[in-house]
Amino acid sequence: MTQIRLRNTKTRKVEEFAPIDPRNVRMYLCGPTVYDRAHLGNARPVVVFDVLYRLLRHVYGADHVTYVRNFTDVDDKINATALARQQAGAPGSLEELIRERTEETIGWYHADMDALGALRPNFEPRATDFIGAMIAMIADLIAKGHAYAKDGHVLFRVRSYENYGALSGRSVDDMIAGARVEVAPFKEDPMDFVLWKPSDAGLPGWDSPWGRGRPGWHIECSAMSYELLGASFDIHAGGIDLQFPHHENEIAQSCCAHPEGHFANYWLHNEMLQVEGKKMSKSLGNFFTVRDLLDQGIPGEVIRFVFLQTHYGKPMDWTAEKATQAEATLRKWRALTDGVTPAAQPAPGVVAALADDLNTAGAMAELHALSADPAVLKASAALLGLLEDGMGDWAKAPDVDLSAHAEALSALRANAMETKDFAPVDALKSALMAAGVEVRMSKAGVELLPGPGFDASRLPPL
RNA sequence: GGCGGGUUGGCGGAGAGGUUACGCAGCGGAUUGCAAAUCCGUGAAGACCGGUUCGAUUCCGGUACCCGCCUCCA
Repeated sequence: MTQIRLRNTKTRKVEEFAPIDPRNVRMYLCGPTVYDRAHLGNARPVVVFDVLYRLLRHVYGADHVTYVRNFTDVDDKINATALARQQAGAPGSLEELIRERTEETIGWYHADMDALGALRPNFEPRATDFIGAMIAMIADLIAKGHAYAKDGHVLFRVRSYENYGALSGRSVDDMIAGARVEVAPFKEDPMDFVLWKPSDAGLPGWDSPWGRGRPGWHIECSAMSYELLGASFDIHAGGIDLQFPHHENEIAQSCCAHPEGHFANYWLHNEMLQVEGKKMSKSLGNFFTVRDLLDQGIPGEVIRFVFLQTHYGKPMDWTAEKATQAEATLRKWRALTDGVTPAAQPAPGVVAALADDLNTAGAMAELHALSADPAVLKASAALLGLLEDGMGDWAKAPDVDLSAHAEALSALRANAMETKDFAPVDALKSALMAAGVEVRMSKAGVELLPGPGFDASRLPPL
């Protein structure tokens, strides 16, 4: 069996992956807060850990991996959108408008991630479906002395968990010295974070022992991972920006609530995405969503290819140049593997590269060496979610009949061979190329193929 | 201020303490009426300064620069 090795943020070392139960390898990825379209950065962990999911399925069997990715549908930005719609005259209660908004956003998310070739996880729990589990966990934390209620809030007592800061390499005292923590009158300690907060009439809320309110940010992942994967599971993944405080807080909550377990054994974090060398931000004007790129005609498979060219642990720079190159390579591979039945097994070199801490860039280099064997190329690319049937329509040549043009060109060329005047041939060739037609002339004859920029309306008249 | 990541040839981007990464672009050749496509070949690197070593781009230390997190943004 292939030995997978993964860099574990918890130990900062590359470790051999040993699942708790090889018949049920369990992985949790922090999913989106569904307040709007997913931006390009949101897509990176989805694609990266989709490759991990595919690798785990390959090694342990497709039925022996459980992949959970949550939807956080409790959020003040969602509330704000719902409120704005209500004030603009939209019918329905605030709760209904919130549900409407999150349904809409989840639909977009699915469509966009599907376009990137990401497999759907086995479970996609919504926070609002697990409020009861969160309340139970919070009550348990209070009972065990790790949390306290004050003024309608419930806070986690950070000082009660001695390992707090271990994942991110910080000490509580250092963080206080940083003085960026929110000080509030209901906190025992400035580091304590909110498990539950009160909701007024204009906000969604659920009844709880501490009054009507809503959960804080971190508790939903702890509650849902416990419900679906148990007190101990294998892999917990997400963007590096979540390492602190989100994942640190998840660990504190989960380990204090379930001291019998050890939460996630392996923590994987992907580095951030940049755009043309700079952080993607609205103020720099380089902020865009996955849908923006798809609408510009950049295929999801091309986006995926660009992502996987960079190792997940390094910052990944999105550039238009990379997209262009990726598209050219994919076109070449698509042409090579079109209609080919994939081999039964992927190339060992590709599996080995992926098993080495998801070295997707190395795996792609291996793919380049497989152009002589399209069946193996296709089977190997599938581990990366590339060259799969159903995702390649963008690369298919338009179905047009250029035979009349080909005959015309062929006749002109035959004539030119006699007269040695090639000007008419070149004129027609230029016109065809201007319409996006690829012109191939050999001694065997003339071949016309619609190229990437093919435009039938610009074809020269016969 | 605290914590973390990075710096490889024109561009992108890996592995390995000593032997060609790979892709794109470039250059040379085959092929072509000329091209395109394809095939063959080829030059080019390891931020800077020290250390360890027979030998370092690869290990260790330092410097510079870049980036991220510490603000419910993956």
